[in-house]
Amino acid sequence: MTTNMELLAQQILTTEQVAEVQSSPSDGSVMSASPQRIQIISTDPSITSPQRIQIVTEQQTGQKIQIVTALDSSLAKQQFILTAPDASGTSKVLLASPESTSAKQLIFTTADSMVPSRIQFVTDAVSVERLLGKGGDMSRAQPVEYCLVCGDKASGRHYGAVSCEGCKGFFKRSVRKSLTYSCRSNQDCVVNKHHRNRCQFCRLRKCLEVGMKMDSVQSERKPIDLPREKPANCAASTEKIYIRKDLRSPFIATPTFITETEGPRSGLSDSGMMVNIQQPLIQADGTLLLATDKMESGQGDLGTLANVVTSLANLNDSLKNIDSTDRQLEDSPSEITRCVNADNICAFACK
DNA sequence: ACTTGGTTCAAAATCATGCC
DNA sequence: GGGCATGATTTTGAACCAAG
Repeated sequence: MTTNMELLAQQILTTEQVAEVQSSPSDGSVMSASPQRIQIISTDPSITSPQRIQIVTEQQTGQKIQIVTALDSSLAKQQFILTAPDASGTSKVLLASPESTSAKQLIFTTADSMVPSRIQFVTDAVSVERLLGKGGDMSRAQPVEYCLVCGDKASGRHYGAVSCEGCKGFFKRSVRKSLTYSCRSNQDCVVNKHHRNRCQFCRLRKCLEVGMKMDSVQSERKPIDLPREKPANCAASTEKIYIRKDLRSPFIATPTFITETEGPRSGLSDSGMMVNIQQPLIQADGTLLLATDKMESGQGDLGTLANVVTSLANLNDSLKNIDSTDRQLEDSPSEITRCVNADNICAFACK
């Protein structure tokens, strides 16, 4: 095992990029077309050549996450500086191996944060059982599914994607009411359990990215069993539902109901300023990567993988943006744990 | 029995208004 | 105009129901 490193953490922001993981080089390295890279440089001046931590996926199943480190086990603790390519967002990453366990720990801190967050990579079945709070053998452990949108505990598959009750209800309301959202940031907001309500635009976009289908949302049921007029903004069986983006107002996406024969009913429809973002159209800047119909059931795990890896990559920014309330939340014993492969267990526990 | 649609409603969050 | 309190409105999500 060599001592030293270049740690490349790459944000996988879209399912399109996840698909590229499967076609990555044979060594399993994650190489997306337009990666956002975070480089970790050792603060130890004696370390000159870079070490490497790679996040790779199993080529055949796409379900294994392998963390390849090149750490010198003789060192009790190593510290690295996590920065973006422009040297912004400096944070610290401590790599530690607790004596009492075989688990490896990565402790993330920011310069202005006194409260470190921790990601624990568990490599043995006993630790996984402890984290999962379950006794007995692993074969009896029930797989726990997590919302592909926010990572909260899922209640099942809703509208085509594994999701929690919150995202299920949010997606339903958004479609039912044809709600229009805007993003106050750059349409790249973190969507997780704690931040999912901060940006409805990005949450809805994530819902679509992970495969939620708008046409799976049925019309509102009538309270009594009598025929009633079809609501103007409800999707009938013969209609298709599109989200349209107003390019004049780039932070607004408008779900629009369109019949086979008529044009969109949106007031913006005649302006020629909108782009159908449900079609497999990808903007050059990558901000409109929505392909709801391309998500099949087999890609669900990849979506989860994207969620996990994105969360890892976004952690740096998240830590910077955490306010005092959030820090309390992050400090709570919440955890995100997922067994991705029975033979190659990699569980994440964030607290 | 299970899955995945639906609805309901209390709680939380946000917005609007008025007052100092 | 700024800060604060209060009430109104909207949104959220857990719980539960229903159809297949």
